Amino acid sequence: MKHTEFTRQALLDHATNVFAERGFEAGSVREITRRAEANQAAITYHFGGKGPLYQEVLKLAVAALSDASLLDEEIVERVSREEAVRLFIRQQVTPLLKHGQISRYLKIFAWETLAPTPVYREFIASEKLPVIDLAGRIVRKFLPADASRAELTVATIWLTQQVAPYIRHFDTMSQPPLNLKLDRGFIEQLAGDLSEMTIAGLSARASRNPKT
Amino acid sequence: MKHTEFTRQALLDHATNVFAERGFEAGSVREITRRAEANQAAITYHFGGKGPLYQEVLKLAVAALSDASLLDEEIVERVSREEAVRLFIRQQVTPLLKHGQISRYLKIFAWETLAPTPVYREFIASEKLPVIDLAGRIVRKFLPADASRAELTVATIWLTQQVAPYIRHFDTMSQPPLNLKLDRGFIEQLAGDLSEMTIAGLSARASRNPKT
DNA sequence: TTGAAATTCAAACGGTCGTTTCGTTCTGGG
DNA sequence: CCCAGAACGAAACGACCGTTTGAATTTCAA
Repeated sequence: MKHTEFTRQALLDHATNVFAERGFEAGSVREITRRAEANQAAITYHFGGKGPLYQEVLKLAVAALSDASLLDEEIVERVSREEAVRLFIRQQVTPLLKHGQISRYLKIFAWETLAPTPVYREFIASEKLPVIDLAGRIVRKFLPADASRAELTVATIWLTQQVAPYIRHFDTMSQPPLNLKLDRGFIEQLAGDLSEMTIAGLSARASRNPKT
Repeated sequence: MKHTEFTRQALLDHATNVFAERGFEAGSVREITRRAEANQAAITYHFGGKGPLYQEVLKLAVAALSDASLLDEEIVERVSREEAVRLFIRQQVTPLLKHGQISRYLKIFAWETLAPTPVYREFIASEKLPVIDLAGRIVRKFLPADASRAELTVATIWLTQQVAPYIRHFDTMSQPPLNLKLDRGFIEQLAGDLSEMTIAGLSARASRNPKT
């Protein structure tokens, strides 16, 4: 009962890496089992197939992101709207510090926004992602009460997508021609700059509401 | 000299669709030739292979995006910085109007930001994308003169990635549970809201520069 | 009309994919 | 110790991939 759990964990771990790097379709079972030093049939044996394995990875992903959450519905209602945005941004930026831990999950979700797999569609159909709901609550504290549903949607998507580009470009920023040092100082500055710009952007929607 | 050019164009057209929908790796030549009602060997014959075909699509992509450009280096230096942002945002939003024309190219670039293909790496190595350069120029008009390179990079990426999420989510926004009508009015509002939030965000970086 | 080049076509090749098969090895309760 | 069941491993299966082959067909100048 010991070594079997070890291989299962190794498969899950390396599957997370492979799916984050190449996506679900391009991530091959052979690559995962090779990195995990397991047999090709191991995935089918332990999980029932490539799809169920991916589903398990997604499950762990939302669980890990929920655990790392700095804010929930209650906190959002308690703190100022500016502080809510800062927490929301920081919650997504901090995974960059533990590079290779949670950022892998965010990369997987980035793949899913571009080409949702049937596994993912079925997954979000069952458990709704709390991050969308949280973003919606924060946005509502900025926009006027008579804001249309389209306005709320635009602003909510805007808030949720503030950090994602830096997740995607994180590896390329350390390479030429940028050559940035992605240390803790940079992460802190990124969180600060992003929070400032995001708060300013949302505040601009709060003050005026120009009908075009 | 007539029908051969027709098949060549059909291959290019449907290849653009397939690559936009599924990316380079997952997009298969069989799917492309099937939609173009051509033989499987047609791609190798007319373009020399899947890679060269993709390279040709990328070439047309940057050409089309450059032609649709509302601003260049000269205009950026002439108009106000706020107007520059509005033009920059509108330039990327308007492709959503011609749904299926230029937005396909933007989707292809979205794939490339997530998993750059060797073809793409080699491509941007030869011709530098003007959009990055333009964004950098605009950002510099907002940030203080002593801004660090990291600050400039963060702000530049921020500006370039304002519209992309809506390109990616464009199809899903019209479906449940959002059910938004993505007509010209929505596009106009999107451009207006985005411009307002982006200007406010960048202006916030201009006024103060809090060292963390 | 003729014939060489250009283009299309069906078929096959070698490769990788996810999965299955089945024999072997390991494990732990009786 | 024994042996049923769990776990692993090598090999193969069918499907799809991009590409190649070589013949059939079309094109078009001579």
